[in-house]
Amino acid sequence: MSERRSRRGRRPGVSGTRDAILAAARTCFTERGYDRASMRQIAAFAGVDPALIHHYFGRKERLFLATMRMPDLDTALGQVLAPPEGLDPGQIGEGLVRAVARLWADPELPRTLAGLVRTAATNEQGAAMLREFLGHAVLGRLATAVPSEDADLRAALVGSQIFGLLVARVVLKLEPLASMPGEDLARSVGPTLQRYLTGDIGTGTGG
Amino acid sequence: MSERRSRRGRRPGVSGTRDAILAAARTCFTERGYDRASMRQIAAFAGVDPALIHHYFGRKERLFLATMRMPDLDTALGQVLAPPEGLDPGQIGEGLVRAVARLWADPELPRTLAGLVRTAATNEQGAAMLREFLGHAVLGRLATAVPSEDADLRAALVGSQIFGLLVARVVLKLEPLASMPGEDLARSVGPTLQRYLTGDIGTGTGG
DNA sequence: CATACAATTCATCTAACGATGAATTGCCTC
DNA sequence: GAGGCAATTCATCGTTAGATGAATTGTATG
Repeated sequence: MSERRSRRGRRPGVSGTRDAILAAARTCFTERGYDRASMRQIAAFAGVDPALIHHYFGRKERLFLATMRMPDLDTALGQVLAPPEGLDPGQIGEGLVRAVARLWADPELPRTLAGLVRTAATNEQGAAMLREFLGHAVLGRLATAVPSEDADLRAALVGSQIFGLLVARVVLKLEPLASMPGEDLARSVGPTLQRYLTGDIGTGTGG
Repeated sequence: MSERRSRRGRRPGVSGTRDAILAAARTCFTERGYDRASMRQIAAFAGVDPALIHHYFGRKERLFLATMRMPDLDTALGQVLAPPEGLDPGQIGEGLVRAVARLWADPELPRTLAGLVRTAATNEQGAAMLREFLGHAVLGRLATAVPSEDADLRAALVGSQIFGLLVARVVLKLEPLASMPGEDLARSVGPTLQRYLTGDIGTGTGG
């Protein structure tokens, strides 16, 4: 019986530790937000010593950045939002509706975004990240797709409506929104988005 | 020179401590959310010993409840939303627009609500509170004001739009929404609310 | 084989948090 | 003025967090 008292030191074979940490961190950050997700918890979730996280990523903030920089979110939203460029502006609203429906269809993305919301709500840096993310990855595409003088405002209005639905559904679980099929929801909200994009929003443009 | 080494014991005069704690707690909870607002910080803010909070309110959770039960929020929103009963349904949208404009005009209310949002995002109990608050105090009034088969859904849609704007403006500070005058915003959003309340939202009712 | 480096664990530090109980002081009533 | 209660502070407990440095073990390189 070889007593293996001290299991210290490097393990044989390849070490997927880094990726395990990233995966665990994304799960924890997503589910609990930046503050409530602890390094120790993440380490436990990854089956790893807490010190290893510092070894790989340094401070918690760096881990968070590394986690959220993972391309998944951007590419996922990129697919969902499709390439709006070159589309007939009059049909973008409908395209957005379908995009939103797809957004709700995938249970993973809303949870990830909800985690971002949780983080953004408490963490100023998280708020900055979400702001930048929405600004560039989402609203920027819309603004260029529907060029106008107040494109920024239009995109922001669209974002606020989708965002409000997201929070109401995923974070607050406010009925009847929470358990409503995505397509129905998209049908209700579609005209709103279309108007925000190409309609009269009281600024003298559009209509 | 009487050395007053020990400043222990009751202070002379009346003690506005309880109210001071409540005020400080509201500020802290509002600005930082339930988790990040610490008892010690609240006590320091109120110029008071941390143990006094426990003396008056017990656990942190009780303090939070006491803070958020303060009637300000309910009455403020009651005034803002005016009594929608007896109004011509066709004009409720406009009334809501004005209400929303007033909502943004007062800098206090959005900050309070933002605090609730911060709490609701991380704290399950906070989410429940906000859910209930929105459900009863806000959406309930709307639903009864515009009776229809899908009144709940209509009210929830209205809520999601206003809510999205609130978060975008106050929490995320997303431009150009954040620095937009309330009236302009209300003008942009008014038709959306009107349609949600009395228009065709794809459920077979309204139009 | 020796050396360097990466991976891993252990033990520990410091700071902050919520909470509690005892001690002290003022106010009010009898 | 004696008791009782409310208000206040102090000291402290137990927990948890993030962070660090040393020690140990594997892998690669010369």
